[in-house]
Amino acid sequence: MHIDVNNAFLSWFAIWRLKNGETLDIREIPAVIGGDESKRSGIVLAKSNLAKKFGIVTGEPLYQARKKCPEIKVFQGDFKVYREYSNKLYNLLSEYTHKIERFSIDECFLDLTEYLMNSTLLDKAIEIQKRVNEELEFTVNIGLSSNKLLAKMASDFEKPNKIHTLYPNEIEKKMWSLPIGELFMLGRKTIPKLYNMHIKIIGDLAKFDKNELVKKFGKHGKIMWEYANGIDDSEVIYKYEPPKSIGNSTTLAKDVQNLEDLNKILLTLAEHVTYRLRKYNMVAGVVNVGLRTSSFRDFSHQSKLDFATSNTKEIYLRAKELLKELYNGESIRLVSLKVDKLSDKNETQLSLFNTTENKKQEKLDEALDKIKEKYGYEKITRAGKLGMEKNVKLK
DNA sequence: TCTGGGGTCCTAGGACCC
DNA sequence: TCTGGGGTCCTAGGACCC
Repeated sequence: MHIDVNNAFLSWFAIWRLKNGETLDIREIPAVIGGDESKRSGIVLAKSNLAKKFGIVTGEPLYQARKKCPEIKVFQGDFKVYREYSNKLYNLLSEYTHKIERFSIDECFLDLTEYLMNSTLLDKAIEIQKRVNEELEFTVNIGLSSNKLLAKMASDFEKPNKIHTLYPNEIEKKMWSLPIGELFMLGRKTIPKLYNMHIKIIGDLAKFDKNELVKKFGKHGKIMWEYANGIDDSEVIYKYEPPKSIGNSTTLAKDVQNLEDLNKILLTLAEHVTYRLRKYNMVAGVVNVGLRTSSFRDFSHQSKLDFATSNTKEIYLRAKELLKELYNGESIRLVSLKVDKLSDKNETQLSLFNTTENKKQEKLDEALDKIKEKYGYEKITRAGKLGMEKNVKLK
């Protein structure tokens, strides 16, 4: 079973508003949840069904959405609210099975094979949908099948508040007639290439020679052919999986064109990334710095650390080196910092030279983390980045 | 006031080893 | 007789997802 919240960010924000005294239900008007245009993050994150009728799509700039519908109302939403409703859904679903995979903030897979016969899967779906409607006050689409891919494709059929099945014997009738862009894992780069090969609907792809696809697209070719044929043997991942990488990036309110300012932004990012890393009790083996120019070209450099660490200063210093070799004086729109090759701190060989300096740095991180937890993340920071905060926004 | 932010996975090429 | 064949590790870039 795949469960997908309809217009998740917008629905959840609508309910939260109503609960907090607002009278207008933004699900009933042309409305979108969007970023902040003054911070140059003005894109559509979610849309109401009425906004959808104007042709507004997720990911497009707000100014473009306004062209399609001048009376559109834009709300900024609140990530904490999304997290809260996402958890409510998860808790409700947990009453049915512990085999739940949180695929994203608004999507879950449930493995119910051990809990019921196929004949009653639909009954379970009907019950879950009804309970979500009544107890949580939003709607979901539910897809049912014998594997994750087909269940996910099914939940994407007609919306909102619908239950669909897509069993193997229904693939030809329900899936093969859809345009290839509807198939999971076919994105904007691959679709035009397939079109050039006269592959336009999923059925075309399913009947195409598999070996030729592998020759042209490698591993991705194999996957797209299997998906088009409804083949997927992946498991529902319900056990805790630690993150493989942690990163933060920020689009700057204004382009920046000097290294000193970029360094300060990097320090802000380093504090945040390593703070999150330490909360997982993990250490990182690789540091990666990325830049996006004002002309939307992306560059990145990464390098391996001699010893895995979660120390803010160590990671910042390495990031600074990477930035220095990366930066060529262009005007920069976005800065990102990512740590990779993560491992559990208790199971990792840390620096052999556990110097006084290292110990001092670790104590400093611990102390700052405690203050942040007790009084709020913003209450303490490093002097090195003063004067730049207004250009950098982090949650 | 034009185009977010957080991720995972794959590929290609180069360095280096025997 | 100019330069094999196998492998690992590292980095840069890109595709895709929500």
